Formats: sequence, structure tokens, C-alpha cells
Amino acid sequence: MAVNDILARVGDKWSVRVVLALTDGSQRFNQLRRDIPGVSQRMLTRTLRGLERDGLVSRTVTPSVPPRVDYALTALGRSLCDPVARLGNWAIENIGKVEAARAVFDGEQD
Amino acid sequence: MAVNDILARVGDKWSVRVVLALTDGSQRFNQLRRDIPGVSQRMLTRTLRGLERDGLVSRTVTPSVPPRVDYALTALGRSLCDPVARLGNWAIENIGKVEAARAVFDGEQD
DNA sequence: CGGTATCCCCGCCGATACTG
DNA sequence: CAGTATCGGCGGGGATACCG
Repeated sequence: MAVNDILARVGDKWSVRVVLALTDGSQRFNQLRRDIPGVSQRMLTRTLRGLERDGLVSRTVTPSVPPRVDYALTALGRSLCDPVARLGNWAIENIGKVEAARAVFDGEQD
Repeated sequence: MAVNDILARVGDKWSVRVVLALTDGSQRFNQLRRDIPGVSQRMLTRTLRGLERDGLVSRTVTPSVPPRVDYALTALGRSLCDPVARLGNWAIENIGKVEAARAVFDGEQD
């Protein structure tokens, strides 16, 4: 199903991080890289390309030395912020319960 | 980050499908399998185990012939329905825009 | 019916090196 | 600074076969 396809992008962990990182305004490539711990250059590039392809993020090149590229959420991307933030908030609020459940489940395995 | 870990589960496409399929009430294994097009037995089993481990889904075995196993959302799982549904609704509402953006982006590649 | 076990392919992803 | 290119490991995920 096609919706699955969208959820795959939207549910992707790096995509979520990028969208959240761009919520407060546009960012340059290496700034995003610093803002998102653990992301490799390759994955950040790929994630940004995917988001750009899906019309969620815009890419603005300023030809200068050194070159400057700014990424920002499009209107469509901003409309995604709220649902993503809700999911993120759910995760933050319930991480304790989930980890407790995992500990119980893993402990039950004799 | 641990929240990433939760989002990985929550954003997983099969997990999303299972949660949505269980929103209306408990389901048996093969019923879920029919409700979720494209899922293999292996992946359904794995997804359900993961959700059970995270305390989102409960598994109830009725020893009979033939055996019967019912899956249902826990309270924690139900609390996840709303955020997930919002994300799903966003996907449904905006799939047209995303696909249009993809067509433009792919067409631009000379 | 509701699984588990095995095989195997493929795409994700990090690491590293190179480019404009 | 902002990428692309390439390699290699690892895990996702389908196909198939078998079990209680």
C-alpha cells in the first residue's frame, strides 16, 4: 500500500530527526550533522535527498567560497511537524514503560 | 538516543499496520495476516513479538484444537493509537502531494 | 491454527577516501 | 563546506519446510 511507503519515510528515524531539527528554521548541512548525533555524512545526505524528493524539505545552494547549502522545511514539511512531534512526545513520555516492559519480557525468557 | 529506539519500533511499517489493525479490537493471528496485505508469516510473528516485548500488545493463548491465539492492544498500546492514527491520517491526506513532488523530482533528473 | 527453523538475497548503513 | 564513490558487514525480509 502506498501509505506504507509514506510511513516508511516519515517513520524513518533519521527523517524524524531531520524534520525535528529543521522545525525551528533552516540549517546548513554541517550544522544539521552536529545537531543530529550519530548520523553519518552518507545517511544525512541520503535522508535529505529523500525528504527533498518527497517535497518535505527545500535545498538552497548559495554558490560561494566556501559553498553554502541551506535546508528548510517546505509548507508540506511543516504540516508534518505536528504529527511527528506528537509521536516523539509519546516516545519521550512512555519510554520508561516500554523499557520496563522489555526488562520484564527479557527476564521471562528462561 | 533511546527515543530513537522507540521511534524505530513505532515507525516500523509492520508495527504501524499491526497497531492500526488492532485498534478496533483483538484479532487472531491469521486474521491479522489477512488484514495486513503483503506481510509474511515470519514478519508478522516477529512484529508481534516486538510489540509484545515493548508492552504494546498482549498475547492470549487458548489451548484448544485447533489452537487459538488472540492479540490485543494493551493500555499502553491504545495510548499509541492516537499519535499513530494522526501520522497515518497525515499520510493519507498528503500522499497526493508527496507523489506529485516525487514525480517532479524524478523528472528533473536528466 | 500458529507458529519455528533454515536458507539466501538485497538494500541499509558506517567507514573511508576522493572532489569541486 | 558539501558532497560523491566504493567497499564490506549486518540485518530485514521473502520462500520454503517442518512441528505441536
